[in-house]
Amino acid sequence: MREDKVNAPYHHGNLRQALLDRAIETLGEKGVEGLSLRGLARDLGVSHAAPLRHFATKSDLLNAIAVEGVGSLFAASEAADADPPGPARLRAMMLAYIDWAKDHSELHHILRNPDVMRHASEDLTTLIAGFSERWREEIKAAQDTGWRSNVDPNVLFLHIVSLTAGTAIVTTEEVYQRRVATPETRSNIEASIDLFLR
Amino acid sequence: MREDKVNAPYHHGNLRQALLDRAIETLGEKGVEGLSLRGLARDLGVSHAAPLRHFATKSDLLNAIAVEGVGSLFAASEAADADPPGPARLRAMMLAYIDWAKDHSELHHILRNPDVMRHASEDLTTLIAGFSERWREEIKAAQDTGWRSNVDPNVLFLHIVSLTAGTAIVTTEEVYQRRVATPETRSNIEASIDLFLR
DNA sequence: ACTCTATGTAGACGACGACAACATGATCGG
DNA sequence: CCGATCATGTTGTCGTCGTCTACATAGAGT
Repeated sequence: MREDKVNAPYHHGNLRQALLDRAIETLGEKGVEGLSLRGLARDLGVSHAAPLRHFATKSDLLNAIAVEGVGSLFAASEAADADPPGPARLRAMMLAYIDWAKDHSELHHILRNPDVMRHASEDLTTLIAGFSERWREEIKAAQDTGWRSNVDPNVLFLHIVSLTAGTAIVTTEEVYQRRVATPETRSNIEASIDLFLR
Repeated sequence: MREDKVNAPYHHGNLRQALLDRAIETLGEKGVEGLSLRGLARDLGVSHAAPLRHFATKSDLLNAIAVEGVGSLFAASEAADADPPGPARLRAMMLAYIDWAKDHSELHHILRNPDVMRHASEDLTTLIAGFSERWREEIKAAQDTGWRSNVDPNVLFLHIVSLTAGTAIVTTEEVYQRRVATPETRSNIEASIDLFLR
């Protein structure tokens, strides 16, 4: 029951996913304020109210995109498991986050949008909490190897999350980027991270 | 020609500033998507089109708010001049930024809103560039005192800006805050900063 | 075959951003 | 002191949007 392609399984098509995909494209082109449920319906050739069957409100749509975003970020972070627990894995996780933010800037934007997070669903906040927990555990594991074991775990957590999120934003956001980043950004990013990881 | 108060100089009142003030209040309550020119007009008892005389578009209004925000941030940063150039002043600048973000979260949100920055005016980007330049200079001055003088200035700049902006965001944003911050946040922030400044 | 439910459509309503035509009152040159 | 000019505010309008309601249609399960 899934021999052909993956699409066209229903009434008109797999509208829900089509909406999500097209929405993410549109976000990249015109931003949140340029995204409209009616516009999406138009793009996909369905009636103006069709999207409401899948996302009752625009907030719901953005929320679903954010959920997809966290999932994607989670997946990207798993590559760090190749490194052994400790500073090396933390380094890999930080770089994975920063690279992901650059490669999925639309999703990254949505996840940082106050108006989206203001209406975050229970699912979304739970996912984010899980991601956060993952970092806490890895930091603890690193400290257990002796790395910076004398530092308050809460302080270490704050520092690492701030540095990682901050680097992702600064190197991704156009306004910062124009004035902050230098051509050889990626090697500078590694150097900056290593300034802390030693 | 300016003896009395500063306000009520015209037709109905000092509408432009009233719009800005009320808009910032509304942003704190309902966010960007909850802000409307017509709503502001209603709140201030003027006709629905009156705001257009001062801000031709909603983007213009947000841009003006962002300009005011950078100005406020600039002012708050000047307190750091009390410390001598070097790591101490950098520390003061970083903490001033983070404290400002907490005390003016609406302005901080606007300055980090991709949809606002997408339409940033020449004035705004120039202001931000000036602020950025200020940091570069202070970092250079600190290095001239011998502090981390062997580190590439670009890397140092990236690191400090990322850490500062990241800390401000992580400790300000509700979603992060709920999962990242601990009760004694402010002292943890100082400890986190000092982890780098030594 | 019949029903139930998931999905899509058609139409309506109020709010909004934006524009144009018009009104009013302050300012300034004479 | 007066009339022109321009900044400011108002009324009316248009197209778009989010959202709701009533209705249509197609699969799934009995």
